[in-house]
Order: sequence, then structure tokens, then C-alpha cells
Amino acid sequence: MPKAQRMAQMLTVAEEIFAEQGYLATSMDEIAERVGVSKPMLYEYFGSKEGLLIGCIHRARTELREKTAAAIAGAGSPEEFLRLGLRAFFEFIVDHQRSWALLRQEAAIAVPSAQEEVEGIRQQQTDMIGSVLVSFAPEIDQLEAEAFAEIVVGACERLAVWCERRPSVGPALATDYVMAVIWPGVAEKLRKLPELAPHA
Amino acid sequence: MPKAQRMAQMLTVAEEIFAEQGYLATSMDEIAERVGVSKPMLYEYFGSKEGLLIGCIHRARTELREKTAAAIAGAGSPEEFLRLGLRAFFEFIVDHQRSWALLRQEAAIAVPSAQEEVEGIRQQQTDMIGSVLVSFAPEIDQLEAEAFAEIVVGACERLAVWCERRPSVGPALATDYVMAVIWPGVAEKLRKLPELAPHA
DNA sequence: GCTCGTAACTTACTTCGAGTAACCTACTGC
DNA sequence: GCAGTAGGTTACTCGAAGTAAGTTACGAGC
Repeated sequence: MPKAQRMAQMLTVAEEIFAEQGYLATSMDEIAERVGVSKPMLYEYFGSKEGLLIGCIHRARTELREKTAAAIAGAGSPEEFLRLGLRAFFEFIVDHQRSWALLRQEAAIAVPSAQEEVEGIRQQQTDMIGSVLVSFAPEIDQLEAEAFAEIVVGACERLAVWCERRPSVGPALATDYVMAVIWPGVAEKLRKLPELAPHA
Repeated sequence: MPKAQRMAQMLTVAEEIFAEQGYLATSMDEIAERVGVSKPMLYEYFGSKEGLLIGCIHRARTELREKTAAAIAGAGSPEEFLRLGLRAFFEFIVDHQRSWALLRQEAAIAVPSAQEEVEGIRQQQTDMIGSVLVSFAPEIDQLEAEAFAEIVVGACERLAVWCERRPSVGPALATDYVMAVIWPGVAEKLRKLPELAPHA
């Protein structure tokens, strides 16, 4: 089997087993067996157990970025941007419940450099939100915009975990909940800014 | 040394080393050595490496609960409850940067049962927030109150991590940021409820 | 003031899994 | 038909979790 295809298969299997059992409880032998290949092949392609985990996270990250970018492409107002972005995030979560659990709960942790990879995902999200705020309100305090973005990302992550225990809450409702809490505060901030700096 | 005292010492050392190096990179021999005792003593008192980690988390959890409870004791309005609770949380974080890193970043974890312990901390927080909402607005939709609580807890956790990279943002400012984003939305919800259910 | 019981502790293992060295095999271009 | 290489394997090392069995310190009872 060609390398690229084999790597993709390894990532799929690893993501599944990591999500099932947790990172620590999973052995490389087990992954290798389920892939139908021997352990050194995993090391050939991913270097280490940690490398394999990072590969999983990286792939998920790429996918999430693409979906989010596509979702917000047509948005016109800050509210619409936020709503579409959040919606894309929650839809990604339900499609990838297992690997999301892995990313958010298992990986954040065990492995320092996997953590950086997870941070990278958050960075994408906060950058997106921060850029929306800044593009619609260039006068906003930089620090405050960052804090807002972090707050929204944190809220979504946590709510996504909660949604797993509440199957009745789908992406649409989750988005509504988050928007209901945060939008009035964000809107108020955006409204006040032009008063403070009327030019722009 | 008596058991209770030795256990406390072990927890302190373990928390420190776990936070420094991460859970995976820390060996029980290393902890034992730094405690000045042999490895089987750790197993005698905590059963496993995971058990030791859970012990650390549990202790931090207890402390956080006590501080939060004390902080919100005198609150009169929902806004005050939230503000004091959040403030207590952020103050706990800066006082315990190390163990917080452990809880949130390291322990968020690779270890399933440690995760339950971390979930327990969140449960405390969401319960607190949920009970505030319910006590001030008994008509609120149960599911929505839970979602609100999760959103607030998620926002705070994320912002706490961000604060570590922004030493200029102390507990007071962090609390302000979170309140600025979430309070208008929560207030709006509480205001609307009596219209929907005018008795209570 | 001796000894019995137990709490606190240690040494010396076993086991298991991450990571590696060295070797094999089949196909592709020439 | 042979060389080089991509894709693969077997069989190890090594480090760390966890354990069995034994040792020391010390207070209670006689």
C-alpha cells in the first residue's frame, strides 16, 4: 500500500482506538495489529506514539479549519459571522464525537507537544473571532478582543462536551445557547465603540 | 512520619513535579526520591500513579469549593453571585498556577478516572451557577440553565489559561471581561422570564 | 525491660510497552 | 537479469509501573 494511503489509514485507526480507550491505555502494538501492519511501520511514518497522536490532531485541525472557513465565507454582519462559525464548529463536533473527546480531553494533557497542536486549533478559532471583531470594530482594544475570543472558544468547547451527554441538544440549539449568552454582551461592546472613537 | 502528614507531603511534591514535567514524563521513582521515601510507599498510600494524580486533583477541588463557597456567601443579586464566584475562581487560579496547570492542562488527562475527578470540579462550578439561576428565576428552562452554566465555566477555564500568558491580566480584569461578555445575555434572559411565567 | 503487634518503610524483583537494529522482499527502471 | 528502493518484518533493549517479601521503629500490655 502506498505511503500516503497507509498513513491516512493509520491515523483513522489510531484516532478510533485512542478515543475508545484513551491515549495511555492504548499500545502501539494494538494499533499496529488493527491496522494490519507491524509496529515499526508506525514508527517509520510517525516517529513516536506522540507523533501519531499529533498526526491525528493535526488532521482534525485541518478539517475543522476548512469547514469553518467555508461556513463563514458568505457572512455579512458580525452576528452572522459568529453564528455561522459556531454552527460549523458544533457540526464538526457531532461528526467527530470520538476524536473530539480525544483531542479535547485526552490529548490536551498527556503529551506536551500534542498540547501545542491542540492550542493551534484554538488559535485558529480565536484568530477567526478576533479578526471578526477587529474587522467590524477596528478601534477595539486588542487585549479585550483577545479575551472575548478566548471566552467564546472556551464556552463552545465546554458546551460541546456537555452536548455529548445531552444527545437532544444538536448543533443548532447549541449555537443558539451560546449566541443567547454572548451576543448581547458582544453587541453592546461593538455598539459602544464608535461613540468612543467616532472616526475609524 | 504519621500517615496523614506523609500523604499531604506526597501530594504537594507530586503536584509540583506533575505540573513541572507533565504526568507522563514523571516517574514514581522520581516522586518517591523527592519525597525522601521509597516507591512502594506511594503505592501503599495512593494505589497507583493514577491514584496519586487523582489525590492531587481532589485536594485542589476541595480547596476551590471552600474558597468559592466563602466568597459567594454574602451575595444578594444574581450579578453579585456570578461576579464574586468568578472572582474567587480567578483568584484561586493565580494562587495555584501550578496545580491549575496540572488540572487543566496536564491532567485534563490521559487518565479516565482522573478525568472524572476534574469533571467533578466543573460539576461544582456548574451546580453553583445553575443554582443561582434557578434560585433567582425558578421558571427557567432546566436544560437552558445547565447550558448557561457550562458556557460560563468553559469561558472562565479558557480565559484562565489565557491569563497565564498575559500576566498583566489579573483576577479582577479577567472577571470584568467575562462579566462584560456574558452578563448582558444572562440578564436579558432573567428579565424575560417573568413575562413568560408571571407568577412564581 | 521484654515482647507482641502493627505502622512505616525498603530491597529486589516481574511485567509490559515504547522504541530500535537489523534484516527481508517485491517491484520499477534500466 | 540486476540495482535500488519503498514497504515491510522479527527480535531485541530499556525504562518505568507495579508487587512480594522482608525489615525496622515504637507504643501497649504484662
